[in-house]
Amino acid sequence: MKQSLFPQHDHDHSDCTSNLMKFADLYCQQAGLRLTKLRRTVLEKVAASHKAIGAYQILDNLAADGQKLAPISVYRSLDFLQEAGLIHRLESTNSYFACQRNFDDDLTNNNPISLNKCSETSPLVFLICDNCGAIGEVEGASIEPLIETVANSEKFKVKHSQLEIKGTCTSCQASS
Amino acid sequence: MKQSLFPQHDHDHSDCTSNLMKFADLYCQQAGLRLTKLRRTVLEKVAASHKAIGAYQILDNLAADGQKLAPISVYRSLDFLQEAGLIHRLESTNSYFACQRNFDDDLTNNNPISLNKCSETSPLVFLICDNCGAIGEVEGASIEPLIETVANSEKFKVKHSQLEIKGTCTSCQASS
DNA sequence: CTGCTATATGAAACAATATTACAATAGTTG
DNA sequence: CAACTATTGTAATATTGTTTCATATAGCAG
Repeated sequence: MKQSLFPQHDHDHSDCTSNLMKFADLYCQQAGLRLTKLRRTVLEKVAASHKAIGAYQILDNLAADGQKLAPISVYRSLDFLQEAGLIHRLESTNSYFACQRNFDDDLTNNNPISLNKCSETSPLVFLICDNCGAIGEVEGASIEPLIETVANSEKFKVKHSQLEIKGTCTSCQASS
Repeated sequence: MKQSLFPQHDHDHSDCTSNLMKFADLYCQQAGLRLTKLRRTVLEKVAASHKAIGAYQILDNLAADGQKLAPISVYRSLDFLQEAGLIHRLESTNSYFACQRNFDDDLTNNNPISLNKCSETSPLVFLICDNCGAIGEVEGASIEPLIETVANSEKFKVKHSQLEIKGTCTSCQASS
């Protein structure tokens, strides 16, 4: 059963985070990646909402928890998490959000963890609500052929692509 | 006759700039926009190559010409030019490049200037060479239906979208 | 277990990018 | 010209990200 991409503003977010963290643990274990304490904490902060969060917000957030870090520590964790495909970076706002697409099926169906679904090999497509800040990540496969067509016509060799779509999400349209 | 999106590295760029500046002058006049001396100078700097240029590069560049400005002056001009659709901003690299699409047909065919072709109403699509830095801007209309489909399925109301495709351009593939 | 090595984190300074707030000037309109 | 709006100047400051070098810790070979 398919979840809505943009959950209600008042939904119970604890399921989202716990599923995500569960997946992250399993995934890193299987992939031989080290989800250290720091990296895990940073991921928790990023996954704390469906909005994108800035590096310095994470920093402040951790400081409030008593964990005072240098910016570089956060950036290093973010780099790791992004590399692992667990989070994405919104280029237009210099901020980060958790990838939800990895585990939506897997965990509920008790499927084996499929590694790196959101890998760099297929286009990243994000719907960004400029009202509430929520991000919805969309399957990029559908635009891939189109990108290939465009690229081929210019003999351009594609390595990576990211599509950021800004507008208003369902929840915000409803509550306006 | 269609120009290549990625001209040879050693092409004569003076045609590119002079066409672009000619268009900018006509366009702003017709649209009632004031292409002031400063804005025009900034546009010349941006249009000086097919690569994207950073705000502080422009600043340094102008300083070298004897014109010492504060960052804000450059940013204000960039904002104006972007608003006018004469330049675009690469989100992934915090840099700016000139829109070539406006005048490729118009000037050569002696057509009347068509205002604001690259307006925010249709998706922006850029091919970005990570070797030489050249940018090729592509007609975004072809991906528009796809974006609409995705958005509609989530009841998301689209305002603006930008697709940044990274890879290697023709010229760089040839010379490697 | 011991030491070796690779990986990860800490700490401080700094670089790059962008904005705020307010004053001065230029251009436009009545 | 007077009043008004748009543009630019000036200075300070905010935000985002990196370099460099030192220290610690995990994983592994002997």
